[in-house]
Amino acid sequence: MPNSPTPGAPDLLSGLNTAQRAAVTHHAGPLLVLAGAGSGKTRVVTHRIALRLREGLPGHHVLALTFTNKAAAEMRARVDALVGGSTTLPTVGTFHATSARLLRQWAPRIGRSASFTIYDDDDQIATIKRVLKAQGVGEKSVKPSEVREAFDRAKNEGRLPEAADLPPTLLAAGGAGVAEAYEAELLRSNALDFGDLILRVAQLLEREPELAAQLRRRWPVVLVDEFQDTNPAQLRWLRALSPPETQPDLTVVGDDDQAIYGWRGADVRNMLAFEQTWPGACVVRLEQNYRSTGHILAAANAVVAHNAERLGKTLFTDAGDGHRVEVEAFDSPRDEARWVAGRVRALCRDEALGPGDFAVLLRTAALSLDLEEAFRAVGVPAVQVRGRSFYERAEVRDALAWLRLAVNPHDDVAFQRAVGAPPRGVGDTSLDALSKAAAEAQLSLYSRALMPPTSVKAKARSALSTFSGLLDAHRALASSHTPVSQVAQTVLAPLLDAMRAHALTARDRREELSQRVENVERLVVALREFSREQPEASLEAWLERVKLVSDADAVPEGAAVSMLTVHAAKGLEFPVCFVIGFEEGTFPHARALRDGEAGLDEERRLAYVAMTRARQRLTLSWCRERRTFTETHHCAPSRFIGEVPRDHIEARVEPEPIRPAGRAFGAAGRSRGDGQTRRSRDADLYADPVYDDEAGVDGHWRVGMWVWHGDLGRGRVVGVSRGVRTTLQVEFEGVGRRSVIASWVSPYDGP
DNA sequence: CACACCCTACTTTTT
DNA sequence: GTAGGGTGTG
Repeated sequence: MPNSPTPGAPDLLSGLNTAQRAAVTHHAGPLLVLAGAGSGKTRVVTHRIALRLREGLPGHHVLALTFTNKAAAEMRARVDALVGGSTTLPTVGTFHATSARLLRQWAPRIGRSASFTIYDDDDQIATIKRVLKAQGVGEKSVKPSEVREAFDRAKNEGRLPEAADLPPTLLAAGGAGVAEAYEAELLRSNALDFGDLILRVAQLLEREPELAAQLRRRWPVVLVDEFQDTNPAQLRWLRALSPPETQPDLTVVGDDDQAIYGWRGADVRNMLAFEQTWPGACVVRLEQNYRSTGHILAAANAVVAHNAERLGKTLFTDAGDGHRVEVEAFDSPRDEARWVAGRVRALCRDEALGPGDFAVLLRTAALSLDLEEAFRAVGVPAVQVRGRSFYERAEVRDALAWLRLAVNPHDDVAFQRAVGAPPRGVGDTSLDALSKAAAEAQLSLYSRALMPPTSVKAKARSALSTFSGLLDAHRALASSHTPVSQVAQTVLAPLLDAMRAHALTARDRREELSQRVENVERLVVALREFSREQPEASLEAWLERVKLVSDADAVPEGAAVSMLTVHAAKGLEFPVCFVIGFEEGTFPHARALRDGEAGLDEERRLAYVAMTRARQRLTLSWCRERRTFTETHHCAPSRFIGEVPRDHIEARVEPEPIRPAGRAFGAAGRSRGDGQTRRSRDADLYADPVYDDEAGVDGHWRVGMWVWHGDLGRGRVVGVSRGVRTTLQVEFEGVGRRSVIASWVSPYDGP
């Protein structure tokens, strides 16, 4: 982040430009800050909060809403750095996390208990599948994911899913009652889906004025980051909290050119119409960019200028022209990946840059496949900032299901999952019968399993009774004062024992099965870590965090190249960025183009976001051919490349034809007309100087100690290097040697 | 009812 | 290439 404030700086206004200052000091009524990319938006928000607190406003009267956990964490840290200790801290959180917290207090009003479960996409799909089955709608005639999207869309738009525009295929198959049945299912399961979290708060605040009034007294000052990404339900939420007629102290910050979540129900019109919705609002534009050099900024501006519906602003910089934008073409993704990896290595050597200064931006996560291999081949550390992969593994979900049931036994999705993990003689047949009986009696699977219907066979009934007994014991344990990690250990013991036994008996898949056991063990360790950090927190709190926080929320800092999707890169910046896969069909993505002009505009904003991540160097690359799963497509360069004026582009040079495999590096050949292939220079000269294997000591890190990493598992430190950030080289079990940021691992008692 | 094996359909972005 | 569904066997 640019412009880091000096901790404890007495003057919150010094170093701000005129517009920033106006935004920080604005006092009366609603404020819209149009903040271009890299214009110091976070600085404005944090200074604005800090100024209020210094004026005597207690921190707990401030609510700051963000879109991602990453942004929330950063804002919290920066406000704390400005005012730390002098007052109570503001409430900073995502819309979803804040809503969840409120709804736990208000749970009875919506037919839930405080320990309700949050259903994510997969849980929604599982529920929908069961509902479809119960309604006799074949899964072949309707895709459950389409139904899910329809429900989501309805909730994002502030409608109940009963009013969802269901897919025509579903209606044709006679599934009109699906929405109602889905809602009933969630109610019985004591669960809420993501969309519910927002919509229910909005509805409660609208319907119960005293609740809204109470909340307004608690949070008279409200700030919203990334306002362009809010959906209609979130707007209702805000209107109820900060009614326009009261001229509330509401600050929203955003950039219509960076609206990239339309597909998830976000509506830029919230931003375009802010002045109509909150009459009398003041508008401040931040147009000076402190991030990128001139050519990069001009190129990005030129691309986004092709969009029609914009509030319109043009960013400028006084940082000088800098490097031109480089455009490279390749014959294949492999060549592209190798070239990028080689280029990173060369720049590390020539320009005093470290791997952490680089990012490779991807339109879709799958584009990273060739890159990983290429970076490995040249020995440059690179990590993909991925989504929720760890928590999506089957065995991890099984374990989570058991933990969820210990908190909320009525969670049907978890019940269905846990009853079959490990297998206990309750298969599809019994589960279908139980499910049907439960639906008829308006009971959760758990409740119905206590008195199983005769349609369930005797063997399965006894298995169900054993299972229910376990759940009862777990719940009793979870609601006692037993430490959460101990609860988890007990709850997961039967699953782990069964998995271990299975792993021992399996001949061919032993490796794989013990890996799964380890994953579940990792989950327990992660929970232990969590309860060490927050001794007061409940199992429920941890489960909520698992739902609402993704791996992508980890700030990709430090000593590795970041590979990340453009969506995940939003809000971040890197000295050097490569945007790969700039082809028609990939970026803009073919699926988005099907949505017509609006789809294309959003892709263009995505390109704008990607390009404006770069501070000093930006490379756009495309491939003449790209393989999807089976076939190879011939590709044309992205139209967005053509939208960059030539003056800002480094002369394009056609790469050499592909050389036969085996020549390892540099198949992409020369990039400049200097006649020197990358291979000959890079391979020989680059000696990895970034890490030393010296037995260094930094804080409590030392060579030989065991550490734990959330993703990579258990490993032994083999090197410590100090720099701006401490980096450890760790030999991870089953993973190999990796460089990691010290703050990402924790000490771990030996095996 | 569980498991192994085969086949297919699939990849946009994620709170 | 692979995950998840469908089918057949023990």
